[in-house]
Amino acid sequence: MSITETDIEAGRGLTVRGREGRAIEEVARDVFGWDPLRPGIQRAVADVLDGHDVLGVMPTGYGKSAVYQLAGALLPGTTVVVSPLIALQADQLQNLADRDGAPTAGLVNSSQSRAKTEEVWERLADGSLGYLFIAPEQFANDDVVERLAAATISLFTVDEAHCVSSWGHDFRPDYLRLGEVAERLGRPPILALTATGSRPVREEVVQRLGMTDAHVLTHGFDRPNIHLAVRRHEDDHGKRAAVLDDVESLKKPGLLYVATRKDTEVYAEALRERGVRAEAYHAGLSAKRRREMHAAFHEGEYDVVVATSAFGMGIDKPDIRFVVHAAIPESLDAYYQELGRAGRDGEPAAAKLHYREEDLGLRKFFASTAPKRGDLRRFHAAAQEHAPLADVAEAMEVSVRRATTLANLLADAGAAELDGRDVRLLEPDADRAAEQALEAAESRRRIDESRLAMMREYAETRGCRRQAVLRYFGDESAGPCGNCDTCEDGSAYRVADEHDAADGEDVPFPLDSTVRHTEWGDGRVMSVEEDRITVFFESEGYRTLSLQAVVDHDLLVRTDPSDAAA
DNA sequence: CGCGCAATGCTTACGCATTGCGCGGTGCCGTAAT
Repeated sequence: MSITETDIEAGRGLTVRGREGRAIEEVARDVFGWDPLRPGIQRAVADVLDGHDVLGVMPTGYGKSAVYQLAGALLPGTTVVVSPLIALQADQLQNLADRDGAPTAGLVNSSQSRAKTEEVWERLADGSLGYLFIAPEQFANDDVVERLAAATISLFTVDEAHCVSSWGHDFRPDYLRLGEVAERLGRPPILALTATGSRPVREEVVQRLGMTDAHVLTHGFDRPNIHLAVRRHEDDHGKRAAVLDDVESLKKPGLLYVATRKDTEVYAEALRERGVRAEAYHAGLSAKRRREMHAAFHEGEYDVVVATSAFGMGIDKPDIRFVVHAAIPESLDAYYQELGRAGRDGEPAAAKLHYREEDLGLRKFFASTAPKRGDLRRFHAAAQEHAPLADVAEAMEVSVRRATTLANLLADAGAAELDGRDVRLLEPDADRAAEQALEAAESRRRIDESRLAMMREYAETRGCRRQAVLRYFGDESAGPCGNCDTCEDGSAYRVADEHDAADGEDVPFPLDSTVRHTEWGDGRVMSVEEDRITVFFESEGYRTLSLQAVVDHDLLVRTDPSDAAA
């Protein structure tokens, strides 16, 4: 696995010359009406046309979808687009249907009649289907994979690819199986697209999808028009009052993110009492209601949507003026994605986090889902040596989804492998297999916890918030931004001055270098400050190390492949 | 992990503290009932 990263904003190596470049521009202009294309889009299309795997990390509204749309129009056969939400699939389908001259598109999901789905399969088989939108769960059905494998699949696209990392481990385990699915479909080039992804997330996506020789095109993460602020609270009542005051006074429309469904109702009601047109949104609402709310919000009928994390994907309203959080999210990845929904029009917007230490408890609860040793043993017994996953699930009397999660864990631990929908045990001893899987789960838990710790660090930092975020996403940042609370109260500049003292000195472990820790194993340097570095370890997650301690105790060695080669 | 609620405990009135318990987020899919 090799990864080549290109910064789209730097603008080098993006123009595609010659016939291929002209062909892409022509289709973009004549079929889709895009002229010129945004930087990086043409490069990404050319790369997949040349048979490379591409991960595109570009902000929402940038036009990421253009990559698979153009590639699909230029390639023979069918472009498969894995998309997480049925609502999103419907939007994507509609986008293509609105383009005269674009290849035809279809979708396969449970919301569609069997007859309609059968018609899509026929179009796939006779080669007339340009795009197929599908959710990862569909591939659990062998029939689906076989029909696709029998057709010509020229491109395997994973949209919202960060879901691989954020949902694959427990919530939607089929996300971890996509790499294998691509293999079974004849291994066409893989195109992964997302608006967000810190370095570890990008690497995990590339690794899990089995993208070899991946070209990673990233767009800078900075959103300078969004003001960043955190307010810390001791007690819950004070926090609630402050959240309401904030939301009431901020320029509308806006989003208020809360941690529970109940709180969406509580806050929405309290806001309405203050004359704010607020509505509660969460996954417990009917699909119809959710659709209506999306439309109504888009039309400007609400001042504020009070939502759980269910609200967001597919939202591309340009004039959202604030995103307030009444509780801390699980990671800076999640937080930045949510706050990034503000100010897409480039006009000033506000992102404010109301933080209480106690709120971390709920996040820890959500994160801790270690499997039971007994379940792993029973899985081992049911799988014999080699059995279809569906049979194992039946024998264990658990859902296929649950069995898939256990299988993923055993596979991560090296105790099993998945071959299509079959599981094959590699560790013959049930106790040892369970032990290894539990260690893998424990590693997962440590990583999740470390991501929460980074979120907490953001909330508690006295340095510039934007610098903290950009460091996390691997963007180089200049000094303090001047558009966050810590810059305004001066503390960011004091912290920055302390750090400046270290400038010019040789850094023993530079940004992005790979290292090995005596205890924590392999990792990569995520950020370097004057007296400490933050490393992401493959099995531990984020760890911040004092440089002094590292030097004194010889804790780290560099393991860069470039060093070995030189 | 922390919160809210209900039941219990200590106390010596109908009041307050302690303890125990349940609950908490994201979406596919397929099948059943209307």
